[in-house]
Amino acid sequence: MEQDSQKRESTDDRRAAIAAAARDLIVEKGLEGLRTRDIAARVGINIATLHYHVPSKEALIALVAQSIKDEFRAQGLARSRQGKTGIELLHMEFEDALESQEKAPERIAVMAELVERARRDPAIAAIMLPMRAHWHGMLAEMFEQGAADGTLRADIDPASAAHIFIGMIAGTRSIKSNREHMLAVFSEFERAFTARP
Amino acid sequence: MEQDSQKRESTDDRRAAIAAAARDLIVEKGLEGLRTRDIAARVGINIATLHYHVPSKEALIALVAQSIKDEFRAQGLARSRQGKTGIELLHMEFEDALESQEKAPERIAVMAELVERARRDPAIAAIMLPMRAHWHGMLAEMFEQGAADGTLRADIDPASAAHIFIGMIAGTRSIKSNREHMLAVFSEFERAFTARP
DNA sequence: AAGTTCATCAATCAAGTGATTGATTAATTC
DNA sequence: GAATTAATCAATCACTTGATTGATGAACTT
Repeated sequence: MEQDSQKRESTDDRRAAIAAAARDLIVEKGLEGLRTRDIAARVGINIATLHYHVPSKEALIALVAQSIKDEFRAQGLARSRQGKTGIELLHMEFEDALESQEKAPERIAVMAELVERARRDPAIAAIMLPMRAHWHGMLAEMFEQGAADGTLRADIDPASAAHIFIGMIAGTRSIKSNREHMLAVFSEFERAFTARP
Repeated sequence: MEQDSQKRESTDDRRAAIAAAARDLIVEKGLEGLRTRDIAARVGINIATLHYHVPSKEALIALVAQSIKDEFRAQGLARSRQGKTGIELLHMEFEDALESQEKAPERIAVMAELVERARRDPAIAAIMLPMRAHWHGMLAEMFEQGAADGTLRADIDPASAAHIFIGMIAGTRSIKSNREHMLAVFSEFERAFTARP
């Protein structure tokens, strides 16, 4: 049962609220414009209370990174990849990307900022790089599967195709990214990588 | 003739030196870690002198953006696109990308940061977005040309293919980006978009 | 009920951080 | 060569920002 009117929140709830507020603010101001005071204000707590739940700004950013990673993991596990052909798996990836863009559009934006930051911050790198590597690996397997089952081009280099796919997804975030535009780009990608007679 | 030992530099030279130092520091520390004092120290001048040549940090970042834009423009004009087939133009783009990666690897990194920043800073957006739009337009023309002359797939959607190309280039910057890796990705892109019998 | 822990905040600190001021010296102009 | 302009710096301001301190009341434990 929910206790909406309780005055004290549990640390877990507070940390979740802090992470959510931080993510919104990263989208608005970027990582370089992220301020602990702003986060506390958005959650509705004092700065000292924020530091009580999250000891440092570094830990705060790591918390955000972890929350992103957890959500991607959850999305990856939500659908079974078992017994699917390469082209079916590719379509599932398209659906995942569209869903992310519509239900949590800030997630991709925040991830992009964190990946950028990972190049200088080992703590963030430790969270984000394995995540990206895992995604890349899953995609490469998908392309390999498709080449083997005849639904994708036989001469595919799985690792390179995965690289191009990730670039495409990262690119959809920038500038314009409505549904129609994404669908057109996905169609082109499909024409480029599926087997043709 | 060069005057290496002169004590006073012209504003043009100083601004160029400031832009170069700022770019190096952006690569090292990111835009969020960029400090005017650090730039001044790297150039070897006082902070006040830096502000004499570049009035504000905002103007400084705009200067960096402009320097990037100018270099891209110069690279674009360096080779004639006239009378080339689609596939030849594509190969020229690959060469440009490789050259950028080898001769000015920080340029792409800085551009990525500025594109990110452009989403919140109208002054940067005014410089970066037209640049990106121009590149996208040139690429789309290239794919259209290739579809027409039969060297690229006939069913290409030029705008979407250009989007995928840009994503691929932006992606090569992240994580590992040695020459062999880039060549493998380019080969895959070529297989995906060239006409096949 | 007393003691302990949890969660919170007002006030403050110390280290930055972009920018300015006022003065100084080299170069240019007339 | 005197006046003016360009380029430079030491010192400092006003403000920001992550973090800490010490205190307070609520919730739990015994």
